[in-house]
Amino acid sequence: MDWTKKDTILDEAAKCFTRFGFKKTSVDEIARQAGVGKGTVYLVAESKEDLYYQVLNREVRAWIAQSARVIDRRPADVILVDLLAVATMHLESNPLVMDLLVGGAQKLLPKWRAQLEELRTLGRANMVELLRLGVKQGLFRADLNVELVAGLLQDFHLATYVLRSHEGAPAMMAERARVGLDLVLNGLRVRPPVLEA
Amino acid sequence: MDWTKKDTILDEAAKCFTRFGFKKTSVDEIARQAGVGKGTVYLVAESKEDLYYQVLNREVRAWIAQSARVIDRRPADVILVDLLAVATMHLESNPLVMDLLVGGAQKLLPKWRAQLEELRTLGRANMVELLRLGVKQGLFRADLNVELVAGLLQDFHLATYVLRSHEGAPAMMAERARVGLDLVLNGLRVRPPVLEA
Amino acid sequence: MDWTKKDTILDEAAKCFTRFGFKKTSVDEIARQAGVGKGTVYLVAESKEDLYYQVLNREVRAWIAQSARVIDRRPADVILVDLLAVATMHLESNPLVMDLLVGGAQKLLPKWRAQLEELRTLGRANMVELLRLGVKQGLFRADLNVELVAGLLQDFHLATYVLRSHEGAPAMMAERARVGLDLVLNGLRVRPPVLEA
Amino acid sequence: MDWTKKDTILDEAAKCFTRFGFKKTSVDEIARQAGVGKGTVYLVAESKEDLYYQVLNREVRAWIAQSARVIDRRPADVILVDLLAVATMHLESNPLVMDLLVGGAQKLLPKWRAQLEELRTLGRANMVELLRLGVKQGLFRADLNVELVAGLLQDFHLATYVLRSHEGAPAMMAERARVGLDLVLNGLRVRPPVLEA
DNA sequence: CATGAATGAGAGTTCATTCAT
DNA sequence: AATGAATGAACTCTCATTCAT
Repeated sequence: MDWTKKDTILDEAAKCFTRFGFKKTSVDEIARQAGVGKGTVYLVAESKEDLYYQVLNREVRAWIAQSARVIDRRPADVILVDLLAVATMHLESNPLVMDLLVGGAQKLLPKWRAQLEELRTLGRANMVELLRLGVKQGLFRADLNVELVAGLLQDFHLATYVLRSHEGAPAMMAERARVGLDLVLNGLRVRPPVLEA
Repeated sequence: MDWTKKDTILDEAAKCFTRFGFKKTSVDEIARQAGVGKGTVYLVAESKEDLYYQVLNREVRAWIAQSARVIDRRPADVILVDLLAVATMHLESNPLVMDLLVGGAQKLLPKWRAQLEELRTLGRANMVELLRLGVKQGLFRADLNVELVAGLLQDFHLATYVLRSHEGAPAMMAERARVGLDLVLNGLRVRPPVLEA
Repeated sequence: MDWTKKDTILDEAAKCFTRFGFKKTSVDEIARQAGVGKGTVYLVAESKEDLYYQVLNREVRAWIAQSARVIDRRPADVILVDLLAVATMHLESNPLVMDLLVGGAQKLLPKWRAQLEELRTLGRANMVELLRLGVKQGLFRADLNVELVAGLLQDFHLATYVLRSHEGAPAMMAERARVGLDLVLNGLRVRPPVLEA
Repeated sequence: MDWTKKDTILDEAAKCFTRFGFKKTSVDEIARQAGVGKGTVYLVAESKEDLYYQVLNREVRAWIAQSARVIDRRPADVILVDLLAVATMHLESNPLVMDLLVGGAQKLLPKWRAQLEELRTLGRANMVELLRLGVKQGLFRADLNVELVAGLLQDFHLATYVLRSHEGAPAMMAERARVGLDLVLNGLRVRPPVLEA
């Protein structure tokens, strides 16, 4: 199987799944868009579900690769703002990853629970690394349960930025984003010795 | 149409939709589970989509009815804790309502956008009422945009309590809940006059 | 069973069958139009097919009753023109009878062949009577096989006036009618002693 | 799609439609008779209606092809007799074409009006050509509106030969045919200069 | 008599998957 | 390796008919 051909198929599959959803996307359509025979699709994936998983896998990895590029030697709280911004942009154009994080994919492919869980963990990897960095820099509380907090942040992020992105005026959404981010950052920082003395 | 029979059908439909999802549930299966003929299901609902909507409608109304019972004359911030707890319990056993709030139902029934939006609004009604109460009691900031904040709280709530409720140990989930609630309450309260002296 | 009610049901059945055809008319619709319960329809007729037959029966009898009124003591060839005119008008507003004569009903109700044949014979009765009258009056050839010619006339009539009544401009249809009638009448008349003098 | 297989499917569809009518023929039955899977039928036609149209198309074209063979350099009135005879034979074994010409197909497939009209025009093509030939040969009146008269002849023909072909003894039918043809031919011919001397 | 809720066989259509080429 | 014709199970929805009330 040619590398290019496999990529083309997965690309077109991703487009179709994104546009029409899993059920309403037919293997026929994917094959037609990719310019290959229907049988060829089955050389790439053993089933339509497998195909969906492979697409998801690719998209998650692309997502974390892109996100990883904003992690550098700057202060972790500064990076965090960037990371969330990049993640948001990516999610907005990748509803499939969104679906994975929000649980939609789970309902669709109940038999792939373990693999999907793995992908979700992968999606948190950058956040985990960043939190560790922040702790090492003395910016974040040393007692953070980084795995747990990474998940919380991801979910807050989903809730604040993306979950309702289709409703309401842009201005209202911006307000949501501002408030949400504020809450999140305040919860993370090392508490300055509160006055007192 | 007998009340009992209609209820039975909707009950069984709810079970099937919950277990297998919308697409993988067949009308045949629902009829069999309800112990009626296939045609009888179509006396209750005009289409499978209508059936799904009716199930959702019932569940959302049951949810808000149950939630409404915790709203009394206590302080709003105290009630809020109860409200979120009750809502959480209900959502955990009603993935369909969960799906509605998280957007999954929208993808499934694009033609029912208006009705689904109405249901979501309904689902926020208690929260809106509670926020107004809190403002009146002088506990919450008077400048709150109650509609918007109710939505934000609902989404935070989903994110913190429910979105990942299937993963992790109970202890971890409890920790998530504690942290999330803390964040949320701190954002709502009237700020005590800082520093003063 | 009340006479009026039965009539109402058959009337409404006739309207429905005319508008939508046999297959696309549902017993439900007929019952609704007649303002009775569905079960009541089954007190009038044993099946939907039976219902169709009864409707046809009534319409054919109404048709011949109306046609019979033009037969009087005038010359048979004069009456014939009237008879065809009346028949045409009736057929144009009674597609069901039309269907019976043209054979559509046969395909629909293969098991009712004998009864339908009887109805068709009934539909020719006036023509037969008129031809006999014409012969007696010395206007039509004495050697006419009246049964056969009545059938031929009826079919010519269908062909000329009605079969294609939905196509073409009115002017063209009128021309068809004129030519057709001319042919028919010339074929019937006693041949005047040709030339001779 | 194999030629043979497509032909087989259309052949069997034609048989089924002929035997049971459009509505009472199921796609399942056609597939079974043709010895293919149900899905294969949908590779040949996009819908059951499309299938019916294709069957009709084939039959009409076969009909005109066969009829066209009798048109040669003989006098047009002689050919006409042959043409009608051939057409009759074909129609008697092809009730579907019969249905098309008599209007039954129209009721069945209201959405295919244009295509059916085209087929009917096709079915008249030979007659039109023959009338033109007759005019050119000086046998038929020069002022004939060939299109209109072709339609009239076709309808007369249907009425005389075919419409009632299922009733009555063969002898009676033959008599019908003889009389009808006589009428028709007499209407077409150039009138001999009457009396002249 | 009259009703209409209930039925379930049967319809047309789709599409993931297979396999001979 | 690559194809796409062929498949048939599974789907939603209709409606003539029945029968308990």
